[in-house]
Amino acid sequence: MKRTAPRKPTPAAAARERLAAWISARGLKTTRQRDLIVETFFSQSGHLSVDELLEQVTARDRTIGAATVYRTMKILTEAGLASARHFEGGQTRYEAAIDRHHHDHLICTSCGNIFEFENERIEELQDRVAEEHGFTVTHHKLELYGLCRACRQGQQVHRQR
Amino acid sequence: MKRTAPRKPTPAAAARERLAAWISARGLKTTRQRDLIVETFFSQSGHLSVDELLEQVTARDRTIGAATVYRTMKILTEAGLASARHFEGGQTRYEAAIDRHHHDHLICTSCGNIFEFENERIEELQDRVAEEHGFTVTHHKLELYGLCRACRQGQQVHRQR
DNA sequence: TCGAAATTGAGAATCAATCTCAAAATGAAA
DNA sequence: TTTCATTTTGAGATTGATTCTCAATTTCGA
Repeated sequence: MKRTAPRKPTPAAAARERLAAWISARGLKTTRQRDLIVETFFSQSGHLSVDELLEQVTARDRTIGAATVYRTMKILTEAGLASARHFEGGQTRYEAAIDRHHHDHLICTSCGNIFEFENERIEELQDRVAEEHGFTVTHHKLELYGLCRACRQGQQVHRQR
Repeated sequence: MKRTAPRKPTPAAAARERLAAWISARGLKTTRQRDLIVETFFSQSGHLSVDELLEQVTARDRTIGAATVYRTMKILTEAGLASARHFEGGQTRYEAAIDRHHHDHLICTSCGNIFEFENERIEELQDRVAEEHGFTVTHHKLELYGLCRACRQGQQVHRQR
């Protein structure tokens, strides 16, 4: 009989597990809609808005309401499993936050694509600046806006939402 | 008879002048309310929300409506005389932009005070990062959130709005 | 199985910002 | 200075994202 080798859990599975622990630790309850939203969210990469997520979720279960998606993403954020980003343009976007390094963003103002980068040197300089001002930094936001390679080369790239 | 020595125009005066030029260049009109809003805005430093500005403006002329303040700040921004900043927490804040260097911000999450800093080295590193990704940066946002010296020392600082 | 407590969906409420529109103000030409 | 097309204004309606409210439903430990 074929055996499945033990393997690293998928991010979605890991998230489900950590969420379950977080939820039971504070007397909350597991629900069908919560599970579906969480699974949908972690089954993809990128920076999703609630709208986009809601669309995917209702495709699988059309009774789920927007408020529930908002509530669930808030819980995921509080549990440290997702992080909320407020880019220019209004809506909050969420990204998975499991086993991820801190990183910052490059946002293309033409196609809307979001790229990530890490730069240790910049972080150090930020800390130094803060220190010089007697500041204790809890978090920061570094976003570079402009044109990505494709858009700069004049390609008509499909505009992301 | 005492004579006033020629002096550098105040920021407010310079702004009024540049705005007048910008306005007439596109067939717009000068109005009493616009003048009052502009004068009020440039007569102080800092990062004002429309709400705060409106409050000050209506103290001088209670007939001025919120929409006019929004419209005027938009014009100032388009004319390059003010710049809009979107910090965490919702409302847009405006700062004067006449004869100012680019700078970034330190925001105290306890008292709400906003401090400014410049760091050439960070800017250079940002440009390098963007280049490595084939990005052309048009603008960026760097904000450090945390506790300022006073708040860190446990002083109960008056919470700014 | 029971029942207290949490959760849900729908729609109302909120908040900042923008839009609409009739009335008022501006300013260039006559 | 009068005229009048054009711009601007204030008030309130509207939008868009998000949160709140509440009655009905679901969950889960006893």
